[in-house]
Amino acid sequence: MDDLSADEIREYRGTLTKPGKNSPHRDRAVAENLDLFERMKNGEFPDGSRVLRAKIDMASPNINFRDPVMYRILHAEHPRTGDKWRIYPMYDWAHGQSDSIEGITHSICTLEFENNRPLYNWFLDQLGVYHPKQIEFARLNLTHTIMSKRKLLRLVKERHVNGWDDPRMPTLRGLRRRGYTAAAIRKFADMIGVAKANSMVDLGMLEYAIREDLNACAPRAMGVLRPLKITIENYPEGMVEEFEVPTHPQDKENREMRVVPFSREIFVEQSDFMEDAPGKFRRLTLGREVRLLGAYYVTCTDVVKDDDGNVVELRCEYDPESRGGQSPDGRKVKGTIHWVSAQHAVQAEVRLYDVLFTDENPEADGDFIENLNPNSLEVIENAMLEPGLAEARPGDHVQFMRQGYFVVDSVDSKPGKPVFNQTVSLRDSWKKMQQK
RNA sequence: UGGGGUGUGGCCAAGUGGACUAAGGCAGCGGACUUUGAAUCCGCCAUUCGGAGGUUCGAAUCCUCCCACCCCAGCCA
Repeated sequence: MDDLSADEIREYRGTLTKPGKNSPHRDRAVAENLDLFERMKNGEFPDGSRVLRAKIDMASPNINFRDPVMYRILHAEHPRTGDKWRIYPMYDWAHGQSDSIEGITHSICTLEFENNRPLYNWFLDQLGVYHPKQIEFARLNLTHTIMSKRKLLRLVKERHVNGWDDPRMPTLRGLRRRGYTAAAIRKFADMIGVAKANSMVDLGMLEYAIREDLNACAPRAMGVLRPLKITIENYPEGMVEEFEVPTHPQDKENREMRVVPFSREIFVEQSDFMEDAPGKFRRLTLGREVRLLGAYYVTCTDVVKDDDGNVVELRCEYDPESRGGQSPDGRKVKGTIHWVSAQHAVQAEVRLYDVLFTDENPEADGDFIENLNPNSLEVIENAMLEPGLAEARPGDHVQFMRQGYFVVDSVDSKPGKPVFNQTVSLRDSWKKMQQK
């Protein structure tokens, strides 16, 4: 039993390079120790007034051996024992015993506990109980995020994110709400391995794992995130056609089809039109023919702008011969874009995500909060989706073709009114070309 | 500067004396294919294993010295 204050204990402990010195209470009689300990347990003493320490070696080069504290007084309500015990054990003292009681063979933990292993072993040896083996491995670090529970807690408490299950959080709950499947997380774990070297895994690996999994199973659909209206001037007014398109075009086994309506006015992606388009741009520009996925070839004939010069609408003409997306003359059309019939589109909220932190290593210097990416969440209120998507249920995965994988949010979706969270975008080699 | 760890390509990571002129994956770069600029496919991408010596017929693997980085001075875990 030691009556030294916390400050005194610190002083007596010495430093990394200087040995500590014995506490004046180190050689108290056993009977007195027993009595004091019992009374400490029963709550006779205030918090911090004394502690139980293991008598080991105040000069040990391993600071953990300089008479480590085993129990301290805490007048706290324990969830199981209530107020029966007013003392609580320290990690090093309790850890080995709980592992031993549970019959654990290998107690896996992170690198920072390497210094504690000798003490883990020492306590178990003194006790003479079943002795599990502690093995330390490096923790997982991912670029552009943090993994420390304490730091994650701060993100939650300071409301930088919307809770532990915020889709931007690297927590299991966050990942699941983001649309990460268990299989993808396991695949990722297999990919990165386990080792003792401190390392930082590129976020790209995680994204690869989820893309691979979702590519195989996610049904495809068309969704226009930032709509640009097109009027197909030579398409009969009031006419509606229904096209059958494959839901799993990449899957040779699964021939499932779905029906999407087509009409004179459609929405396409704003980014699929460019006024002064370079030759390599395979999408819409004045006079260039593109294929509307699964529907018709269409050529832009006119650009409508508002007073500020913003493009607000496109006029096009379609080739009736190209029904289904191919023409009898066999001419090639390089670009294929997704679309949604304006009168049939369902409006939905879509949330796009970017990395939580702009720096690869947010903890590198300064306060990691400073590195928060202000644009990690973008909410699109009025995305235009193909009508079938209205029936999507929470947890459903879908690929919005040419854009990315999305999952129906399990918290904010309402029946018939799904909210989509972006799981991960598709790879985008066009964007890469542009950046060069 | 006491003690404990780790160093293999941009990133992760096998390999612990001979089949290693170093596996695999991610990223990257070429190209093929394509009704998703996706996916798929094909090719390229460390003569060198933190550095320097040494042992050996033979070293990423053994020895010596050195260097870099991480962890430990909570009555936190």
